[in-house]
Amino acid sequence: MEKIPTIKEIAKRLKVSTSTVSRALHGHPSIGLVTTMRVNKVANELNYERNETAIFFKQRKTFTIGVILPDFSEAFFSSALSGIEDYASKKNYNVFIGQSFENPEKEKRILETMKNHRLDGIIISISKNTTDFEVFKQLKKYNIPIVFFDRIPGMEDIHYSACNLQSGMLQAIDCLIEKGHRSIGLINGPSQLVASKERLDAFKKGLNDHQIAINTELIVSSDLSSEQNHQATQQLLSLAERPTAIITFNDYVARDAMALVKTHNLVVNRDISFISFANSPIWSFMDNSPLASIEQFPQKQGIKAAEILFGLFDDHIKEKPLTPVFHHAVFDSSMVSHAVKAMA
Amino acid sequence: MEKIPTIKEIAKRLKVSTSTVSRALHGHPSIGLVTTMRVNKVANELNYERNETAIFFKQRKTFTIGVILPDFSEAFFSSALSGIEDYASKKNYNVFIGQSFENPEKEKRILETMKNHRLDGIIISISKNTTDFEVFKQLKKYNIPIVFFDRIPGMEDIHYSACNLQSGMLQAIDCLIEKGHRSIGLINGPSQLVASKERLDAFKKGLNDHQIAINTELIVSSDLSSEQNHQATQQLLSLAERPTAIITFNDYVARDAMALVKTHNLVVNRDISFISFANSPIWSFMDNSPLASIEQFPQKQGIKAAEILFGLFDDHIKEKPLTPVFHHAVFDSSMVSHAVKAMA
DNA sequence: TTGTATGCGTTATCAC
DNA sequence: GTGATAACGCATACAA
Repeated sequence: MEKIPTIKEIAKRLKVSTSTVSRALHGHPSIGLVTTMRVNKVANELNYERNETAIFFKQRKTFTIGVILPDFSEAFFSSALSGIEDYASKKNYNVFIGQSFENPEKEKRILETMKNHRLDGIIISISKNTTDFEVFKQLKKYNIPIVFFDRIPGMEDIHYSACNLQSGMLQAIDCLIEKGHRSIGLINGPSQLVASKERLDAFKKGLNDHQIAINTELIVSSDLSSEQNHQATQQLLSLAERPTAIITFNDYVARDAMALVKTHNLVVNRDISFISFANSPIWSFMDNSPLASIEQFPQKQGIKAAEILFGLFDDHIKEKPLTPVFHHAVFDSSMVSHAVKAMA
Repeated sequence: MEKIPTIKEIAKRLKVSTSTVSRALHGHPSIGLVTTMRVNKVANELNYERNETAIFFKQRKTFTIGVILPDFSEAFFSSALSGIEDYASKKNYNVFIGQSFENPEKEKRILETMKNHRLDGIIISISKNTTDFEVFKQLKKYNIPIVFFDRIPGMEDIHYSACNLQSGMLQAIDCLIEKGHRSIGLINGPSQLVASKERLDAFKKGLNDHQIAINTELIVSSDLSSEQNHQATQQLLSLAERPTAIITFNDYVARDAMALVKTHNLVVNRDISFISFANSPIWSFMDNSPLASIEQFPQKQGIKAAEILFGLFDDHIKEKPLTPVFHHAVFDSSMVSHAVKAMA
């Protein structure tokens, strides 16, 4: 194992001081052209590479952000991560990652590690079960800015980038109404989830906007397991006034619901139309997809979170405002029709 | 902004030396119980958190690995990343990430950054276009072990975890033959890709094993664009001896091919059966999926790469063997039938 | 234009 | 048991 070259080594060989080397390497104007060139030459010969760990330590700046998401293997989060990494890398920042797997304990451990690493900032989509927000406040002490992404804690004074589910839901209902549907079902997620409440509220508003009375029988929910997805669907199918369209909590619910519908010898999107909130990027290629998906644009959301975070870094360079500003970005979800297929 | 507490601060408050504090914080046996407790108490009060950047710098160990993949938004890579992160986090290691987007220049820049950060190890799936392997050798100088994942460079003396495409291809052909197919087409990727050659070789071997003569007309290729996917499919459909089954380079090719087949009023998996190499996790839920997918188990592969890498860390602690050992893990790809659907 | 000296926070090696 | 001090690699304020 060869010894890793340092500026000391370069200085020794050139019989100059380490400060000269350091400055030359940075192209500092005060260093003579000849010296600068000689330094660079030796640096090249030795294959010198700056030791970032030393620099971080000294500069109290890591040029690294942390990204904590529940699960990278979910398409929603992985495309967000991809967007964030790309943005950060363009700003010459590095990205540290962690998966909470919806476990608040693990989430907390990751946050603490990131704090100890003195990361410059953090983007996080909190776990479904996170109720203790103390950790987030701790980060402020360490002056580590945090931007929440998609899943926002119930806290004041935070930065976030999120998605407004209402717009997509309203579009979906508009679309269904226009196609003549008057009896629209909703298969929602567990009621304790904020995400469920948002969908429900938007659903009701959508119907109200069209002066359609809300029939509570048409609103069912599931814990998102396949069993309950099937059960919930069955509930709707068993109604005297069977819905002619169903909006589902997400694609997995749609998949199960559509499968069950078929066992009743009904044709999806003819006898019963489906619209789901999007998780999977692949529907648009399929024949037996829902009529449409409500997209939440994870990549855009992620990039926006990164923008906000890097904006804070810039703020920091400028003078601090007396009253801190909190940045919020809310994207409108949007219904994307799958009617037009790749080949059609 | 409050000042971040250090061991110095603790030492000052307690009027002891920093070494005592450091030792106490680590539960060093030589420090008296009382002192240890007093130190811990003050540390808690001050909300002291160790500064990892200082420790990394001093210890010349970062407890961080780097993962470089072409694109996290691809399901294949994101599930690999998820597996790797999970494994690393269980070993109390951190994960640094980078996306090459198939760009060798960017890949090189990322590798250099990681080297400068003195990461403890790197897992990489090289870009399709990487031809210069010099960078990888450089890392050896810095004693940073590298494990290649799925996409392996043509180099000697490397560690890698990969997938053997042959096994899945043979299974697929076995399966088709058993179902009575004798005329099997292959829509392959661009010939310069190693991945294409592997598929082709396995394809030929599969047919040979069944004493089926290879009809070169049944082997077509595409640059993986939708246009060429359609063209390639059209070529097969136009043959006098039209294939009754087609194996495709990947799911996207399958999607396009299946779409085109339908425009000829042929029924997928009845008139022409499809089997594809898997990218998308969602086929298994769909009706109009290929008959089967050939799975490459990205998560398993990723975890194996991590296992190899962490094994090297352990090796390093033990004495070094005189002749270095290179670790290879090759998973067998496997055909997974989609015949049985979620509800069926 | 260059050199000297100092310090970032921590741990390790000596001392006592 | 505890303390003083050096060292890690680098950048910079200050001197010259």
